[in-house]
Amino acid sequence: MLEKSFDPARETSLYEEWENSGAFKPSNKPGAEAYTIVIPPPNVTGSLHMGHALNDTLQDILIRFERMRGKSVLWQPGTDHAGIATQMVVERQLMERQEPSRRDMGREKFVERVWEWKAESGGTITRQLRRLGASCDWSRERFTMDEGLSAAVRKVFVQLYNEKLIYRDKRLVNWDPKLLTAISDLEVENIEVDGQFWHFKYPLENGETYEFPIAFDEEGNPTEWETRDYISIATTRPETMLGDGAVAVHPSDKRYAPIVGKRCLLPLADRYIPIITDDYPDPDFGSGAVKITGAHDFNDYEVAKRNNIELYILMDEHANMLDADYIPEKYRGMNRYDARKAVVADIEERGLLIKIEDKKIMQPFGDRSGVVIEPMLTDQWYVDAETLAKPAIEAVEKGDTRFVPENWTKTYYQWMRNIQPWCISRQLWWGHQIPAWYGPDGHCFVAETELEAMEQAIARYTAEGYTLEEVDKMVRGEGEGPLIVRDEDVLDTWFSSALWPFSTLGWPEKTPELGKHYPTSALVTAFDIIFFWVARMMMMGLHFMKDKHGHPVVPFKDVYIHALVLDEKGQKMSKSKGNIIDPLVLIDKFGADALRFTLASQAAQGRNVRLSEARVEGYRNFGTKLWNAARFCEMNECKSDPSFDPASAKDPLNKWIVHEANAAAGEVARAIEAYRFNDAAGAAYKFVWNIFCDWYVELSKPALMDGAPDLRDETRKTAAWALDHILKLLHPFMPFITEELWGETAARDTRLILAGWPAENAKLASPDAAAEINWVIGLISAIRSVRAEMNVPAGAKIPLAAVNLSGANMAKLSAHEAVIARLARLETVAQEAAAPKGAVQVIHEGAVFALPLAGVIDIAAERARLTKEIDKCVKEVSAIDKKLGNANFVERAPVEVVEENRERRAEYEARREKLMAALAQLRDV
RNA sequence: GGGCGCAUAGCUCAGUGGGAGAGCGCCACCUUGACACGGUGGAGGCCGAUAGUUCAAUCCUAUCUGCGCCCA
Repeated sequence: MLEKSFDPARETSLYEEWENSGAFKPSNKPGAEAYTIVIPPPNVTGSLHMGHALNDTLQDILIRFERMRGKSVLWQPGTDHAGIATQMVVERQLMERQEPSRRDMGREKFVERVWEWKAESGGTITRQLRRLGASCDWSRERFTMDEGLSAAVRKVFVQLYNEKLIYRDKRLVNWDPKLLTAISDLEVENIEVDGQFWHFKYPLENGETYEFPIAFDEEGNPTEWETRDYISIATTRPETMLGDGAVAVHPSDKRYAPIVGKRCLLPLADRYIPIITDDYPDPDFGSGAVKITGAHDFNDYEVAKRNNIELYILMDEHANMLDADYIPEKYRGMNRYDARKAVVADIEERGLLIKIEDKKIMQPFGDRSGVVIEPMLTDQWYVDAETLAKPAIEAVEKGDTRFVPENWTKTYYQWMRNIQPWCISRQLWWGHQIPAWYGPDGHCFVAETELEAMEQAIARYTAEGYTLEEVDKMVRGEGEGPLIVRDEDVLDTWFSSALWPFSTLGWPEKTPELGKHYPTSALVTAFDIIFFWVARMMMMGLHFMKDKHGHPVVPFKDVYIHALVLDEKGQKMSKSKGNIIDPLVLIDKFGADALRFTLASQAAQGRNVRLSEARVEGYRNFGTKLWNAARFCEMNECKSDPSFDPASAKDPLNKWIVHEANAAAGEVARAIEAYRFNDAAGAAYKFVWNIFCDWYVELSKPALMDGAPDLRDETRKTAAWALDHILKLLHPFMPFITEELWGETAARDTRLILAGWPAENAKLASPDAAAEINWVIGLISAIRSVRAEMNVPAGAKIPLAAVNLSGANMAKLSAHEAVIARLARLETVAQEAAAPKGAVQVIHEGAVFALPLAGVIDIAAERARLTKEIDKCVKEVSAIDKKLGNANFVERAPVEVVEENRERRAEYEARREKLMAALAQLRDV
């Protein structure tokens, strides 16, 4: 006997049974189509948050569904090494334990420590994924720093370098002065903060003056001028003025025309800088004149490059002012904020401060460090993203890769068409060290191994005229030092993640898995990493993976973009807001199945998911409902019989549930195929609760308890079959409870996880039986409704009289008399030629039934009920009449629509007449 | 400034060119032999505003209002 409800504590052991049985591995059955998803690798330092819970639930639904459909399924799991995050975690740990710092212990030791940390603590999220029920093939788990994946990284780097798609360049980068590394545009968060706008005077050289308009008439023509011997500039970052190389104005700006080409004094720095024109300054913004600090601002950098303006690097890696001859001594060594105060004070002292405005400004922050990012001119490695983006754009245009919902293609295109060079070097120790070595003359040798780089170097320097002996000396460290020195930097974590769809399958080796599982079937991810990850996987996949004809192959056919999970108020969950809902807390409280079902049922395309605990609780209740339906089957000896053919059922009720189950299976499958997870969950939910539990279980009771042996036997088998069918339909959504019931209700050949999906089958459809049972259900509902409205006590049994029923209806009524009487709480069911006096009448699909409630009946209430219903009919009829009265409608609308309206009108009209008769009859009482 | 999206029941959200839906909440009744994590019945909506297309608009188009996100 089943317990009263499912014990979620069973989830862990069910999961272990699956995993140990090998159910998560691809079946590799001959002829089985491959179905593949690579997991978006979570950060190795991470723990499961609600976004993962949604992401992985949806993937698991697809995976379990396709596995049941017989495909050879691989869900490839793993984690990424998260360069900055992991390095920070370990550094913090060193500090807390008062151990030597990263720099004190040195690179090699530190990296060892990180590996130790990873071995101890890196498995958190994969354990949590197991709690969620994720059926990944853990035997194939990968990590971006694994040897195989690292080999892939080296190979990709070297090839792209040789193809000139990776290069070293001195450009402005986003520099994080706390973490002391470059970061990519995507790792910078621009946040609006309260700031100031300082207006300074830059005096003109040689005391030059010009007339500057200060008042205008209605048409915008100047009416008043003042004589100025300076140019007014405004800045949000005064400390950078020390590095100005020019002042720029728009070429069309007439106000400054007289001084363009002349020079002004850069105060404090005491240099003269040119006044130039460029399209960048906006004449309507501020004074229209912009200081150009090419080495510390991205826009200024472009202007400086266009106009050959000198760049002055002001700060060191900590964003402290440099010890440079173009910086006045007093500022050297100051941090950027102290320098700002000093500059402003000094400008003011010289009488050059015009005003200070309070202003909202956008400021760039490092998403890991939280400090203000400093644009810095440094040497870094770049990927030529523009070139790689072209095929990636085409692949989506051609439809080789499809975004679902389709709208996201726009976001993808917009990003890809405006893509900037991708800065891939990071000044960190944890990550893939760049396979580049430098010779004594600074020449760069890029190779997969140090040995190869050395060979290149030897070849080069011997060719340059060094003797072998000299080169040999250098190699051995005598003479001029080691021949080549490796680049210290590591690669952006996303560089290795970009290879994930093929590196995890064994590339560059030609493994069988690579042949079977690339391209992957679907990628499931949130929109916030379209840029970080999807775009880059597309670029790398297309560049490195070719079919037998040499054509590029996309890494995935479908990209399903799901929403973010918000709290119930629609706020993004964040630590600072304190509104984080921990999925594991919900799993502990309600079970993983309830959380999964909640997420799936809310995962409508294009909508964010607002998670509330009440909803999770509701789906926990749904699980219990299912559990109790199984318990009912068990109590009534409904045993699953593998030889039972549902198409052979004779009884209309059994035919009906087979029909409905079959239709539900079709609906669920179609919805999952279309990534409409909410529809799939909804269809399953409706079938289980509103059809099987609410009606089939109730309607089958007479047959199960007092039915003739044949009928009872068929009903038992059908009920068991329907329950099995339900377990299969629900398994992708609620794997634990369904697997448990599957095992508890019968001896099985296979676990549910590997059971066959019930494909929709035309042989199981029975529209006639469906119509018959739906008629019965409608009648019961109509009687119940009237009873409740007439305040008939719920327990009271009352007689029912069918009034002048047609033969077909009579047949249905007598066939199902037992259930109708049971569920509508009837004492007797009789046939009458006319409604007894004083009876309440129920009109069901044109048939009239009477409940003789003489004595009990509240005439006024009944009159009100009938009147209300009549009103409704009248309204409907007149609305339809309006349509049918419109010649245009009858002429132009499709015939079916016109016909349908005529039928509906007739039905309402007939119903109205019967209700009127019932009302008239009340007067005689 | 550019892009994307949203506005439907008290709340959270589905949905469709032709009869307004779900879950939760609410109200009333019910210890009916699977289940009170339950059952039965019910109330509740000018489908954001305006204009247009159409025989027909909650749905398509445009504008507006309000809100959200991404990018500059």
